[in-house]
Amino acid sequence: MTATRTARERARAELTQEIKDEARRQLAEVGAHGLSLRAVARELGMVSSAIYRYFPSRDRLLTDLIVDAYNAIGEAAEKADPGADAAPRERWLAIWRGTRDWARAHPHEYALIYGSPIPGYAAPQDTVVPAARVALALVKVLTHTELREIDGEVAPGLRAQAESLTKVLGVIAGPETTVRLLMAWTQLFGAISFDLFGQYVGSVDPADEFFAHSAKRMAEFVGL
Amino acid sequence: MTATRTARERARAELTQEIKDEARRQLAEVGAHGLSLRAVARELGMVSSAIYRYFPSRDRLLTDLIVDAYNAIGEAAEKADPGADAAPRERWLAIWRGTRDWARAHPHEYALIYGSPIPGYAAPQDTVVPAARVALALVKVLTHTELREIDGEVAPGLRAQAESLTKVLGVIAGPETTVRLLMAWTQLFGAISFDLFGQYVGSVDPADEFFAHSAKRMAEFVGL
DNA sequence: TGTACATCAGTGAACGCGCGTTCACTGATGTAC
DNA sequence: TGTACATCAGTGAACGCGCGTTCACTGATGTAC
Repeated sequence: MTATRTARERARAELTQEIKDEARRQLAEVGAHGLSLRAVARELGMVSSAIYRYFPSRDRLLTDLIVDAYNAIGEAAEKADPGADAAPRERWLAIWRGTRDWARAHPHEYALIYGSPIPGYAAPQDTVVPAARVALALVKVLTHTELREIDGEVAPGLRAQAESLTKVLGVIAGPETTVRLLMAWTQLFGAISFDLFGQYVGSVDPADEFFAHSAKRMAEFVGL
Repeated sequence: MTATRTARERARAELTQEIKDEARRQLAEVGAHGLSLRAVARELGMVSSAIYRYFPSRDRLLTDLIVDAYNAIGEAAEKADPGADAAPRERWLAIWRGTRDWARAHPHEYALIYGSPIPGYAAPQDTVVPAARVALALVKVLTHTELREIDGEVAPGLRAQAESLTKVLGVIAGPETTVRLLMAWTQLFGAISFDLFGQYVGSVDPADEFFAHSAKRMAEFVGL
């Protein structure tokens, strides 16, 4: 019967979620490396081997957390975007803000995806698409928007990389603009990481105004 | 006798160094969290407890490695600088290159200092001064240099942070320029991190030309 | 609707492992007279 | 220069701990007829 069968499946889905939630909670305390299946199981009141009904290995749980984190920060960026009706400048700034806000609310999940790679752990393919969502949200602001044309010498190899990117993304922009967009993307996450990882202590800590300033300057920088 | 006493001290200094070297080697394989005193001792052919004659704890060894890494990348930046005789633009680019080259040659030591913070580990004060060396090398290029004046609205809180920074650094520059310098510094490490941590795969990987381009654009950006 | 069978969730014990740190000790190196 | 003592490096055993993963099992939930 579909109804009862769904019951079991629903229980399964719920527990899978609970395991991930608890794992995230522990991530915040002990970091990715310290994540322990046994501790997660203990906290959920189950025996450690039971976890293996839901995740075939610790690595697989980690992968799921990583994919979830990419999707969560991507969704935060997308939801922050006020949409095509708003001024492109406003959209850009809102997306920067939304991305940072998520990162500050979930520092350990952020570190999981934008911090040092976990040694011995190889990111599987599942990671690629979710990882691009924030960048795509920014790109979306630029498409169908009158951009200030920017000239600039671009080395041949870089020009080729930029042109193949514009094809994939569907942005109509010169190579210099595309490269600047990548720089802006780098700046966005560079600033968030420096903030979260404590590098601004002693200079622009708290970094709220610095971050807002950076968002504005990078908007100008890409011709927005 | 000073001579013989020095012998014992020299042996001590040498072994301390060997322990750190071996620890660095293991860092590259297993990451900061996986660093094990027992493994280090094993590799050096000594019993694990012997390490405690040289480092009072694992954390202390980690701290020393972190300080060493900051100093090493700082020194790399300083050595890359061709000095006051060269054109400021050239100096700036050389420092960017030198910093990235070191990072690429020592990715795990880089991750140790610019990656996710290690949970449960609190960076002690010893870390502050070495951590500033790369930034100071860049600042040094700007002092005694004719900078293009840049205007720009700077929010009050940020302006205050910028002004207190200029005092510490001894740069004569308006707040907008100081803030831009911080953005450039962020861009430098943001780009290195994205490169080393694999975020450019699929866009500007290899990132050599992109990095060189960024260095140039950020030089212009700060008015150099 | 009722029964026989198959699927799945969760148990509990076990395997084999490595870790940081402490401690009482031996023996070598350095110091003072 | 020679001897008595103090300092230090390194040993080896032990403490107490937690980990990921496997496996044979019990009992509950779902399926087919």
